Amino acid sequence: MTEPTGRRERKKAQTRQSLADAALELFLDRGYDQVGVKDIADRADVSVTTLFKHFSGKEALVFDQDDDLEAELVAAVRERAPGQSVPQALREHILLKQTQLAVHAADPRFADFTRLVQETPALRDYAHRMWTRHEAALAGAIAEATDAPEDDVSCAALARFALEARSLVLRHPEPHRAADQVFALLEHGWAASHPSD
Amino acid sequence: MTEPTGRRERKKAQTRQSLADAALELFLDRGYDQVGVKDIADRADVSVTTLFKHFSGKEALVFDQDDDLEAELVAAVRERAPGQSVPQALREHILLKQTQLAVHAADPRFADFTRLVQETPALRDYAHRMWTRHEAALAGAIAEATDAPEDDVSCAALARFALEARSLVLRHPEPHRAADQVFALLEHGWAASHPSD
DNA sequence: TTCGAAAGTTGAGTCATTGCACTTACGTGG
DNA sequence: CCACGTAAGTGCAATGACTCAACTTTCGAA
Repeated sequence: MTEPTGRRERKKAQTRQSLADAALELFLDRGYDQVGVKDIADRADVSVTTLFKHFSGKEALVFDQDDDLEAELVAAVRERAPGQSVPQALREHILLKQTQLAVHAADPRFADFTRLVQETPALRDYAHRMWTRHEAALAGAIAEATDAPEDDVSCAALARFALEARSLVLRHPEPHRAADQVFALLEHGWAASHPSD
Repeated sequence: MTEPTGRRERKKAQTRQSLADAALELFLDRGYDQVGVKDIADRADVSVTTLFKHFSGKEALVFDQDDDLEAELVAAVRERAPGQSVPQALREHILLKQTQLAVHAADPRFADFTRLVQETPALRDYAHRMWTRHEAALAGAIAEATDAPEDDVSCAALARFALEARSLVLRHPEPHRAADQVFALLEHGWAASHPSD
């Protein structure tokens, strides 16, 4: 009664996938702005209306539904190794995600996809929004982990900064080294007021 | 041959001002999304095309041209009081700007305007983009002020975080106190690797 | 005074996105 | 196994932001 796919849901998923594939294909080929949603719908052989039933907008066509992203972020803080500081846990989690994505890089398309996103303002902004939308949840997790009040400003700041760190690190030629530096800043700043967390 | 206003430039400025006034008026009255650019153009008695000759988009209608914002930011770092750290200088500069804006608050409309911006996603995002666009320049200034390489990651991080701090601080009921906490984090983190800057 | 260029206009057109009134085809309860 | 509710998909029209390609008007500087 739960997942074992009915034909209906299979078709739905398939249509969705066709759209995503068509979009990526066309974007990589001609560039985001040179592709209309009509072109994408045509290539996936559905109507434009249908396209918008599956995706909330043009930008969403090339991003996965990241439903558990927030949960993982919160878990990284809550279930960090004993003795590990919150900033360190976040640094690792972000680098981990980065590496996991890098695995997908087996696909030669992935490098192109990344470049596309970075070079297209609409996509760059969208990705950034999708990522930073978890700030409140992360701030809450940090507050909880350190017995701070729910709305503590330092926690909100650490959350914001850690999330912002991602794009800072990604655009650097040596992400790992960059992450060390950026999080060192947060680490020391945080340690000054939170001795042992 | 330079500034002493010709009639031409006066008219241009006047048209621009009419548009900005009309836009603010209508936005405050009906809300951003309930106003079309046509409505604004009509009220200012110009064509829609003319509106877009003066402003790059609908959101730009309610923001000043902030050409010297970047220069002031850089100056705040470069000409900070002797012995003052970079993060401290930035904290003061941001709070100062905040206060300067508060002066304008003589106008009872200003509070409404601020609320409008914060409550309208399109405007909030636009304002944020306009503010964070100076990240590279600020990072450069910080690097210069601390004899770090032009593209040092820590400098970029401090620049990014300081700029992000603004919205963090503004949404807090006690901005001054919030700024103290947020910049304390940056201060300590920065001091750990930059002893005396 | 004349002439080029800037300010403005009109009107048509593109593009993303939404709403509405359909048809089609699953899947489930009887 | 079949009828019926409902979710998937369609076509079309509309809106709203923005652009483009001719114009016309009006300064201002040589």
